[in-house]
Amino acid sequence: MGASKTDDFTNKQNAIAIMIKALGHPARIAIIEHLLKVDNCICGDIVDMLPLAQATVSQHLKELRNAGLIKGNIEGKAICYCIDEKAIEKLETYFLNIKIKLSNKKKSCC
Amino acid sequence: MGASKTDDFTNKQNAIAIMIKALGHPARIAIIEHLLKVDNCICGDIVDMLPLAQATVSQHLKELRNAGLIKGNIEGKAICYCIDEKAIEKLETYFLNIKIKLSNKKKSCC
DNA sequence: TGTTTTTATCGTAATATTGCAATATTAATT
DNA sequence: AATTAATATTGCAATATTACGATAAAAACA
Repeated sequence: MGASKTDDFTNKQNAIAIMIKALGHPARIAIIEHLLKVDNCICGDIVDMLPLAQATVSQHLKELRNAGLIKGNIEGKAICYCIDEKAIEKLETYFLNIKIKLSNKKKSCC
Repeated sequence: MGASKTDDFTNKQNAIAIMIKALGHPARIAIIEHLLKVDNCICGDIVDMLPLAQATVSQHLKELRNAGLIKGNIEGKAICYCIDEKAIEKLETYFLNIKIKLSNKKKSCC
């Protein structure tokens, strides 16, 4: 095959995997970290910060947006992209819950 | 091209992206969630829980192990896989820091 | 030793991702 | 209306991922 068998997993599992997958690339990590540094952010700004062509950056931005990690507003002839706080919260909560469950476990076999 | 331009990003960015990417698949999310439920875990157990062939599950386990998310001990003729708490903590901390930085921001343009 | 059980690896096909140049689109500006 | 600036989309080549059957490897057991 080649494609993930998403139909056989729960909606929750697929949803969190999509969000996490969108962040699983150094360029997209760099984009998020850059968005975190600046207050107002436009794409041209990001293109200058990354060692990638404008088309490639635009694609990465699209993936982040599709996964709900960032949101963009049209501001004149530029676009203002921001991190979606709710998405980050979901991710943080997800890992926090794992952490809590792990610390509550009696036995640890490894 | 096709390959990520990892050389042009920081080591930290590449490192966190590798960990996150390893979790960006519903099967691997399901594996982590299953490991969370049970105390002692062997691979055969996981194979029975997932709608995937044994070879595929083994590959996913290998990726999780390579990314440092799980660790495995040989236990008799089975292998005991467990979640690596430190890895989860790193991820949780990473997203918590983003969350904190976001809440400290004055302006939010979107 | 031979058999069974459990897990890993190999080989291969299908699909997805990555990256970029070229081009298109959109909106402000002249 | 024409021009400029900022993003997006398209098309393509290179590489990576996903999945599985077949096979190998390692260890318990008969």
